[in-house]
Amino acid sequence: MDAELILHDLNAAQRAAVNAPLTNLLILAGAGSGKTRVLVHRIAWLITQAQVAPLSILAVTFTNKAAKEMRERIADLLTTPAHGMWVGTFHGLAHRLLRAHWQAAQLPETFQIIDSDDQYRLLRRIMRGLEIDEEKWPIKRVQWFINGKKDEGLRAAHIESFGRLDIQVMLRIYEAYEQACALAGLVDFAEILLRCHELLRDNTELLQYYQRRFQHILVDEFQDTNTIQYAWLRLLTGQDSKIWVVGDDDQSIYGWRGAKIENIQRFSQDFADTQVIRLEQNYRSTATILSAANALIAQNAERLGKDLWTDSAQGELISVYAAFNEIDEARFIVDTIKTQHRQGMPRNHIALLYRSNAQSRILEETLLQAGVPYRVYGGQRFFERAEIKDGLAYLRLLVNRHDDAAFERVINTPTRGIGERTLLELREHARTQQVSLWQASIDLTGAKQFAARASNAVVAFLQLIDSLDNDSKNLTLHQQTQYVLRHSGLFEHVLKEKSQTAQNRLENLEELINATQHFHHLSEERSSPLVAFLAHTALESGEGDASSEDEECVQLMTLHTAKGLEFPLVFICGMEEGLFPSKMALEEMGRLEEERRLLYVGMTRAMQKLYLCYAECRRLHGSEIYNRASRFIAELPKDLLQEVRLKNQVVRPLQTTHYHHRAPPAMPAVLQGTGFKVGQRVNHRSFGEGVIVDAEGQGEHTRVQVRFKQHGSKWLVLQLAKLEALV
DNA sequence: AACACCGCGTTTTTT
DNA sequence: ACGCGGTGTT
Repeated sequence: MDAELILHDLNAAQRAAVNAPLTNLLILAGAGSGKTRVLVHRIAWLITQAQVAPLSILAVTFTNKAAKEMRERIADLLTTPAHGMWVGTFHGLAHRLLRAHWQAAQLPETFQIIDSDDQYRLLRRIMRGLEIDEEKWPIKRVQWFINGKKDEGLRAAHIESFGRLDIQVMLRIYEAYEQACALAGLVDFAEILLRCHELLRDNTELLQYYQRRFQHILVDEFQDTNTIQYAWLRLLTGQDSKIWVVGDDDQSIYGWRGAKIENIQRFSQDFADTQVIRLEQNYRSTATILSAANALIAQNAERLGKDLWTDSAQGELISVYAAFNEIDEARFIVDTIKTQHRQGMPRNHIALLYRSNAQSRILEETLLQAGVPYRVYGGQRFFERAEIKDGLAYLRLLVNRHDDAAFERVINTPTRGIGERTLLELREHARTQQVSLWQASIDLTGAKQFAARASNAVVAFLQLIDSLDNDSKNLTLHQQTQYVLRHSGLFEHVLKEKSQTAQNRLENLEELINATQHFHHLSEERSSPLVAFLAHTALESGEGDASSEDEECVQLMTLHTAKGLEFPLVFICGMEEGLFPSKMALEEMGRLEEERRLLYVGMTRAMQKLYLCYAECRRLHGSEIYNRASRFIAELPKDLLQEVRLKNQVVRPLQTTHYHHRAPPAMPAVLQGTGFKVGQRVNHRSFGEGVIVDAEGQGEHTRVQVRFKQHGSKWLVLQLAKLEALV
């Protein structure tokens, strides 16, 4: 293949990234600078120009969607699929290694993956067994702790409590959880990465084999790597291997789930002779949108620094709409969409972005009323639905009887007369004897521990699973799934429910059977089709609902979900203090920059036209709150903005000062009759002098946010705070 | 074992 | 406001 074919439509920087010599490379790629394109072209260049064998290439992404897209685009470019190349997510690839080397990884051959819901239930069971107070130690927090530690590469044994009781309790649970998972042959998402890291670290020959094999490691969205992922990459990159990563520190929006932006900064030190290439030409947005985004992100400190520029036209100003409330905001957006659509803008070129999912509701209602088709991204995924997980649990028990998560799920689904008492005894026996629930059932029914009725019910369940297994052993995956589900009693169980969703659940179960028909697992993998299918359901939880995919729909999603996508017309909704930046982020120091990056991501999704909307008053969690416009609006150059009203009339050029100093929109009802108002200077007995900057709630529930000269911002209940008004 | 009621939490999401 | 999970009632 001709090199020109791979390089001809690339700019100089892109070209440099694609045909760079074989060294370690860090590509800092700004939004819309052709990041994925460069990655795909690099791989094609390696194969066709540098004569690199596909077998020695490892390409890593974060999502299955990105992996799939990459595979397809490489095949397109090469006009043939590159066999032998490993392209996948961190989890997918690590899982593959664990399956191939399950013995060395000290896992049972049929180990199963649990999702965070399974993990939660398992933790709940363990904590109850240990009699730990869930009020005091919320399961969610324990889960957060354990996953956080695993992401840092730490097992319970590695963690020092320094005599702190809270950490000691967490560690006790962590240890018990590790044991329970080992016993049941279960592996959670974080464990996949951690276990794989340990596998390679502790097996020198294996490590050397893969280090020699993967001469070229390429990583997408590098700014999102966490500690263990980074350690995994370092381990796998051998003496002679080269690592090529692409990322953008300005688009790092997953710090809250462990992503370490520092990994980009460390990269050049940790990998010798790293070349750095910046991709700064943006091909997506108008000059106006890009300048505004640049101005915004410039307010962040500690950037690696990039200056995005574009050849494209100035384009329209960014429109800012100040709505009275969220209803008005939605109406404005829907009206504008209708106008734009009438003028030829396809609906699927329009995106509505918001900070939190709760905001989608009113937008959906308004779109529905107006008869505008829309699609909401990020609902529950197919394989995470309760009835699907029930069905999968039967299959999991066939593969591994000791899978406690699956056992708990279906021991009484459908109900088969096994009561809470019986279950408690099973759990207790399992815990004290260190056996699975399945083994506990065998032990206790054999020992005649239970009343005859309970014992019979448990034995019947054991026999059901055994016979489902026996009778379906020689069937194909599809036939087997069909057989197991039909005989599990799940269909009858769902049918008995008289809810409106029952029909839907039945269809979902049918769809699960259907899914097995379309599942083809790679023949190079040694595991059975069923084991592979089960792993697939955990690792790729399903692509949302495909039904509305082909229709021309307005796209609704959170700002996080929008990363990596682009749309000609973008609305960013709910640009209010407390909402975006979110209240949570404001209360915690140092989290504002990530919020700013999130808006940067949102703004740079827009190709032609961007709207920023906010509501002066919004109904949230039942009560009305009054928010000021987001500080981020004031951070944008005012000559790039215009304030609009319905029908897109420009009301007046937008003054930045408008956001800094203006009085709140009318007098918020919440403060009426209290003698206080937003902007009021006040004195507090212990905090001293300050200014009321915000208020919410009504009557005796009225709370005000006061920015104190000495003590920072605090929310106070007005009635209790005994504030003294100052002139 | 099904149903009613209470109380809590409610930023962002992938695997 | 609203949904979910957990508990208590029939």
